[in-house]
Parts: sequence; C-alpha cells; structure tokens
Amino acid sequence: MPADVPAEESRRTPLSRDRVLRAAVAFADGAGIEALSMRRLAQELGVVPMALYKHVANKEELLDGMVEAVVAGLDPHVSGADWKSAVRRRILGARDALVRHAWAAQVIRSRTSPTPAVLAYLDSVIGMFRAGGFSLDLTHHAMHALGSRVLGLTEELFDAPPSPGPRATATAPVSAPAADPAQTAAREAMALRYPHVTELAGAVAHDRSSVVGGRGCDDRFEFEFALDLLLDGFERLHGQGWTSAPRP
Amino acid sequence: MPADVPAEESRRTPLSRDRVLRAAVAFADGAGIEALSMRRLAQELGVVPMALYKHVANKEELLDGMVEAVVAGLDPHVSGADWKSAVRRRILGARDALVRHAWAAQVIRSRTSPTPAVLAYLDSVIGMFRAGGFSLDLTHHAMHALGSRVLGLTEELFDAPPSPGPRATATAPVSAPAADPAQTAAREAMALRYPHVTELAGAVAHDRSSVVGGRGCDDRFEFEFALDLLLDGFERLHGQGWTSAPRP
DNA sequence: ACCTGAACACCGTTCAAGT
DNA sequence: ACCTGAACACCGTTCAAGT
Repeated sequence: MPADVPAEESRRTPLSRDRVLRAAVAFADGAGIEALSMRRLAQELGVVPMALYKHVANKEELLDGMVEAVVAGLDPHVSGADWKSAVRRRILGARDALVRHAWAAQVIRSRTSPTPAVLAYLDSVIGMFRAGGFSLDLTHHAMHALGSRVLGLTEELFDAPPSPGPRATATAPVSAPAADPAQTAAREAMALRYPHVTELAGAVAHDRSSVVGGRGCDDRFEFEFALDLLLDGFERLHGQGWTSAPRP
Repeated sequence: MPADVPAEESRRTPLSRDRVLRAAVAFADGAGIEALSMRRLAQELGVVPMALYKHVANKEELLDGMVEAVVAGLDPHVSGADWKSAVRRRILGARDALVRHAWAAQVIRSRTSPTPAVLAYLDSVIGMFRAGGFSLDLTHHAMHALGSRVLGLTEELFDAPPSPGPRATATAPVSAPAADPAQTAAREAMALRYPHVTELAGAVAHDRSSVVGGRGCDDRFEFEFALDLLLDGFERLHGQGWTSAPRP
C-alpha cells in the first residue's frame, strides 16, 4: 500500500499525470521496480490499464517521469561555500534521496537522455566548478570522471560481498565458525581458488564484527572515500593549471 | 545471424550448455540484449524453447553464463610490472572486451552475486595491489572506489550529451548553424534554463569539430582520465601510510 | 526416461466497438 | 469526443501427455 496516496484518493479524484507518477513512485518504493507494470499500477489506482495512457505515452515516459519526480525533489540550493564542499554536499544529498528510493539508480541508468530536472541538477554542479574558477576543459572532464556518481549513484560491482556457499554467511554469524562440514569444504575450496578475495573478505568481516550488526561494508564510507579521492584529484589538477591537450 | 555459430552447426550438433551460451552471446552482440528471449534464442538454435531448460535452469542462469563467457575470455595474465601499470592495463583490457560486447555492462550490473570468472578476475586485481605492498585496508577501499570500473564498466550518466531538440544535433552538423527557427528557439530556451550545460556543450563541440567525425566525447579518454585520477590517489594514500580508522 | 506441445499467468500496446 | 473491453503479439515457465 503506497504511503502518500491515501485510500480515499485512489478512487475519488480524477487521474492526472502527477497522480500517476506519485502512485508509481510509491508503488516502486514498496514493491520494487520489477513489480511495477502498467497493469498493476492501473489496478493500484483503481482504474482500467488503458486509462494510464491518457497521461503517459508509454512505460518509458512513465519511468522518465518517475526519475523527474525524484530528482526534482533534491535540495533546492546548497548555501555558498568553496566549490569543493558545495559539490560534496550536493552529491551526498542526491545520494540520500537515491537511498530512499532504491529503484531509482537502476531506472536512471536505463534512461538514454537527460530529463529537465536532471539537466537543471547537472547545470548547478557545473556552475559550482565554474564559480570555483575551474576552466571549461577541466570542468568537462571532472563531470565525466564523476559520471553517474554526480547524481549519487553508487558504482559498486555487487550489492553484497561474495559468500563461500549460497546463503552461508547470511545464515551463520561471522564470529561462530561453520559447523556444517560441507560448508567448511566450500570455504576451503574458495580460499584456494580466490586467495586474495578470501583474505580481504576475512579482514573486512573481522574489522566490522565488533560493530553492532556490522557485517558487510559501510556503503556511505565507501561512497565518500571515492568521492573525496576524485574531488582531491580535481583540486590538485586545478591548482596545477591542468589542460587536457598540450597544444602542439 | 550469429557470426561464430555456422549455419550447419545450428541444426546438426546436439545442444550443450556451451553452445547455448555462445549462441546467446552472438545473438546479443548482433540484435541487442533487449531482443534476447528464451523463445527467440531457441528459434535461433532451431530448437523448441523448452529444450534450453535442459542446459540452463532459467533466464537468470543464462545471463550469468553469458557474463561468465565474456569475463573468462579476458587477458589471461598481465606481465609483471609495478602495481599501477599492471592494474591499469588489466582494467583497460577488460574495458576493451566490454566495448566489443555492448550488452555486457548492463547485464553485469543486473547480476547480484559474482560468478567464478568474475571472482577470479577480482582476485587477480586484489593480488596486484597486495604485491605492490598495499595494506588490506587500503586495498579494500581502493577496490570499492574502483567499483564496477574495475571490470571496465563505464560510469557515464548518459550515452550521448544532451541536445536542444530531439535528434537536433544528430541530423545537423555542429559547424552549420541551425536554419530551422523552431530549433533555434529551442536552443535559446535551453541556453537560458541551463546556461552552464550549454556553455560546456558548446566548448566540447567546438574543440572536437576539428577532428574527423569527432562529435561527442572521447569515451576512452574520459575512462582513462578517471581511472588515472583514482590510481594516482591510491598511490598517494599508500605513500602516506593511509589507514581508514585512526584507532582511539 | 526423455522430450515437447499446450497451457498458464503474465506483459505493453493497438484498435475497434461502445457510450 | 471520450472511454474501455477485447484482442494482439509477445514473455518465462509449468506440466501433463506423448514417445
């Protein structure tokens, strides 16, 4: 049940593009993006499927509209400071919004061209670099280097670290050694085939087992680590008067 | 028609998991991943749809197998050098493979847990950092910072830079000013709403219009720019004896 | 035991028939 | 003119009937 679409509203007020989009966002928040279909969304709104097509041309446009709704809701203006902390705060703010809408990262990546709200967002970030004295050249490449991270998307390869057997680390606490001999064998086979991965995973598990509920990695820390590495790099290049093409 | 599955083979030799996977890769290379369905793949192999389920449990496993096939084909061993150029070459090699299989990036991102070939690849990269004297701690965060870029995935937000109207920049050469008044109006409206984006796009178009066929950005350059910024950052932190947690 | 046609429970979207 | 039921052309996968 979508949180911000009261039950009475679902049947009484007439459909509108805005109401369709809000319902789609709420539905994806709750049920996941893979469960969102035109037919299910119509059902959620107490409406025949074809009624949606009055307000969105097709599913692609629905997804565009959902992205638009999330991005348009980002922090309106970050108060002036140096370019670095302005960009930093803006990107971390975007990340917070994407964390609230777990489906958004995937949908944003599936879009092929930017919507108005995304363009406005990018415009503001570019403006921050320019206000900090960055050349067009360096700003251009800095934006590329940030990539989708500029919108707070995480670039992690996998959601979870690898586990020796299926569900193995999820069912047994890290501190307790596995009693199941089959699981132990799988763990040993893994250690043989992927020694460096195993060593790393072991060190991470050990480090974080002291923290309450602290298995896996700290997504926020990793995001900031990478972001700061890039921002520091930009700052250094800017200070050196870096140019992409030393003219011949 | 898939290139590396000769026509005679499609009907004569019996199905095998390997043949299914190779056909799927070839089909996705040619027709795109969105066109790949169990039914179409079966048709391509001259086989009834259900025959595929003898060799892959379901479509998810088919996609896993396709990723496996591509990643397993990566450069077997990069000759020893310093950690930095070893990692650099390995990642750029992976990128080359992903450029050849346009569908792979999207499919890799859709997987939730790493397959054996991916684990082996990650293991080798981790091993390179460790051989370079990196601590487990720094190696861990460096791998996170690389994210999916470690496999050569590009992190760009959009494939193409924004254009004022639909297909506007695609149909008209950048050097020739638009004659269509509606297009000119759209361009001006865009310049007003997104001044920084417009300025940047203009500078990029101007810079690259001298190159033959050179519209848009140089993906390879941008990838290396971001990669080197990260590797330089790792090197600097390593040299400083960086640690994530200054113990209390 | 193996293979496979038909069927099931879905999709997004078109279209023509109803009001 | 607007709305909508049925239909179309697909999916991935189950299952029971055929060999």
